[in-house]
Amino acid sequence: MGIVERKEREREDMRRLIMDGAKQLFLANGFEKVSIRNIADAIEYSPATIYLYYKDKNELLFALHQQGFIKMVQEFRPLLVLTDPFEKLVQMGRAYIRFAVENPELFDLMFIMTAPMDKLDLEEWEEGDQAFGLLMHVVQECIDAGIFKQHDVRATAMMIWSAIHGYTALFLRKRLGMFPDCDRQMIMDDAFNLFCQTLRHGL
Amino acid sequence: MGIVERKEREREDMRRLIMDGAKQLFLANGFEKVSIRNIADAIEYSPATIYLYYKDKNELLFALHQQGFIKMVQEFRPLLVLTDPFEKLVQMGRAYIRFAVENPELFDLMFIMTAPMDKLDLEEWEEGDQAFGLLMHVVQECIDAGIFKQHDVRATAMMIWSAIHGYTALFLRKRLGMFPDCDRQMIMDDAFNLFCQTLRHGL
DNA sequence: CGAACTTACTGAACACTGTTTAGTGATGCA
DNA sequence: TGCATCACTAAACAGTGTTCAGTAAGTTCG
Repeated sequence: MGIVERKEREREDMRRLIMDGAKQLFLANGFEKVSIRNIADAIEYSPATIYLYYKDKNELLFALHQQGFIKMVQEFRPLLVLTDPFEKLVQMGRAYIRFAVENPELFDLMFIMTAPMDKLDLEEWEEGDQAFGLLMHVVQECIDAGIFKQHDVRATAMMIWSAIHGYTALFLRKRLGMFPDCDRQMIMDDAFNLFCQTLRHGL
Repeated sequence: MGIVERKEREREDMRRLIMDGAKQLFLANGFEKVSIRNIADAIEYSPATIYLYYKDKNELLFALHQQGFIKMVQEFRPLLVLTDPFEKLVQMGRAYIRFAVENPELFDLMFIMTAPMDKLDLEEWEEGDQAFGLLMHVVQECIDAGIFKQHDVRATAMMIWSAIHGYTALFLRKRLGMFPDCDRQMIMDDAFNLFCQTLRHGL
């Protein structure tokens, strides 16, 4: 009797329905401005129903957080065919920044907001591991190719990630107000290129 | 008759009383967990009174935001006596990170949270300018001393700030879960040192 | 001095928020 | 058919930022 299977399918459908509704609202209006009641309205259920499928709002955020990593890694994957490892690294940096600019809310959730991180805390973090592993792999290729000196791969990858992340985080959180609007984009690009250049030849 | 002066003084006192109460609660419990009612309780006034002195909660946050910059610049100032400009730069980086670790809530407010930035938006941002100006000054010294090549000072300073900021932002927002607890501190230090080294000699 | 005006302050309300619980009506199984 | 299980919800709880009418002092002036 396929009843339990059907129920399970229906449950999965319902989770998806909630998730999709939540995603739409979150990405359109920002996470702060979307309430459980908003989501409930959008999918035409009562707010309490959402709690039968997700423990709380943070669990909803965390599910989206996971999806974000899958999406980002997908955008990285095409770059892996590039042969020059340094070029690969530079393009990954650009892809990271592009992802942040094109999906600001998702990026926020993935790398800035604290809420979703309360959901994994000390456990394993597969998605984060995978994305960082990708970066480490490329860095290792750069070392193997003699482009980078033989420093610790993790520390090197960490340093590069930090630099690119800082750049995007400051931009997204509107901390570049000291630059005139017209110059901002140029300074940002210059800073990124300068960083890439510095990796090869120092400042 | 000094009545209007006294009133003005009393108003200033009241603003300080609110600010001090708010600061204590904010820095102790985090910004999200402190309500206007909490602050009102702490200073033994009604919540509505706070609105007679500050337009809204964000204005309170912004005032603290400003104080944070003053405090940070004060911690930078002693470093300016150092003679080696590169050493000065490295120590400023360390000071930035130290400030973030020792004042996580304040740092958050200054560089990560969006709330206080809604309060200045397009206007001039004196405090930010001053802090960034300090960095630019040291970078210029490095260029003048022939330590750095003659790139655009703003872009160079921006690149360096980004790198250091990324490092601290990822740490504060708990995005380093992929590293085992025991290694984390070491990787962070290695990454920082590696960045400093890279500035001089490339990676 | 006493009346009138001004000011500082507050209780109570408004419109929200996330979350829990008791209860309802449909579905599945004996 | 009757009982149990299930999905679902209305209503409530405790909290949030914020506003507003009303009160009780302080100040000014005739």
